[in-house]
Amino acid sequence: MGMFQRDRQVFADAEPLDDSYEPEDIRERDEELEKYKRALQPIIDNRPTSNIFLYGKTGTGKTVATKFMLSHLENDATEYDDVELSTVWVSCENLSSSYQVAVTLVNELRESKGKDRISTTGYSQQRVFDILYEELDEFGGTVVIVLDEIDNIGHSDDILYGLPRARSNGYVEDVRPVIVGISNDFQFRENLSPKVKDTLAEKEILFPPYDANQLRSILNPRAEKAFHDDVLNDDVVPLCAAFAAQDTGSARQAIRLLREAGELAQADDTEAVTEDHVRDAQDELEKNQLYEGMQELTTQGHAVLCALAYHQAIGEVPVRSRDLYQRYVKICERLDADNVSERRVRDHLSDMNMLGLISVYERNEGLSAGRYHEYELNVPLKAVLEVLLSTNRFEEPANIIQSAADDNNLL
DNA sequence: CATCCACAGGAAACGCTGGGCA
DNA sequence: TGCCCAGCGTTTCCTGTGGATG
Repeated sequence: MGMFQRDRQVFADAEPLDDSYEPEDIRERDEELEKYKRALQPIIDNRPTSNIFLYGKTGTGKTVATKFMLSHLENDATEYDDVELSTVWVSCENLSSSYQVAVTLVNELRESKGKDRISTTGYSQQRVFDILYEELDEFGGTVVIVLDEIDNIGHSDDILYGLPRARSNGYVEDVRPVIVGISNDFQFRENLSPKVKDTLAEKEILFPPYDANQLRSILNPRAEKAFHDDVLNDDVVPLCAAFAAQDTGSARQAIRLLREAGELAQADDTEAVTEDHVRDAQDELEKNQLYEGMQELTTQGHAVLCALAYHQAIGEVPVRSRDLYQRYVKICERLDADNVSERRVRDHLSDMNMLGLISVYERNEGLSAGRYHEYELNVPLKAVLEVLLSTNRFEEPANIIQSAADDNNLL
């Protein structure tokens, strides 16, 4: 008997559970797709086309729907000799300004023509916009420009002002740009400057979160392809759907849950994926998210986390920010690191709150002690120590916290 | 019922980096 | 070579907040 034997396989083909998988039909979005189709129709008719904006939280099908519509549009456009169509896709995930979006867009356009990329720094914004118009003008007909996760650019929305007006302002002559903006943030619309709002809000399509029934209907065909027959217990898909619907209404979350449940079952070398696997998967994914969040903090973030962990270990929680800051400064001294201002530490704390790592309580004791926040860890102290111990420079304080926690029986 | 505490968090500005251009 | 550009992490400055208090 060898050391390795092939496990029982629960997966037939895990691809339908991958983030990058593109299903051949899109479920539970008939109304949205119909609206989307009507909005794009003028391109085929060679009529002026409005810009389109899609709103909805992550995992509500905006990106998938757009990929789906564009591939049909490109395909069908070839049927008409007088329809000239190109598409560009820019994911703004790591782009925080109009400037960066413009540079990425230029490089995307240049790449498709085999030209060299331009540098991401050094130019003035106007210079980049001029290059962008130049590149666009070399295309004829309609160019559909997809700006995915456009809410990342925040208030820097110049590009959303410039691009839609490029033609009417005479910056481009031969090309008709159509913007498809995709945003995870409903608020983004409100925060746009007024002059941008009316041109972009021409056609809006809202993608609401999925409910449990819809998620089931999305999961079922994928589950059928991904798993071997009779491997999934009947409750597995509904439970994944229910968990995801309760939490975010995100299809992505539901699919990840299903895959993780499958992987846990696989690791167990069992013949069936059960409800318990789904519950474990839910815990596992949640844990991973927090763990990653902690690991990706900066050194300063770790120092702040370390200070809070110390207070947790000696049982002095929740801590008000003033005391926490003093502790943080001491830790920095001990580590021979620079300390940042109190204001900046408040930002770090607010980031950690966003990640779900800590809890914040607002206190107000009037004129005796005023208004302040109190903080406490929202993850097990053990997990924080694990991360700190594995992070360079933090072994020593982590060990001190560890023994303090041992003394107080807090582990 | 106005007062006032003690901080929260917005805004601006700074210093530095990496790059273009004449 | 020297000046210009945008952006990031941060500091500095300051206004806003809401309930116990007198």
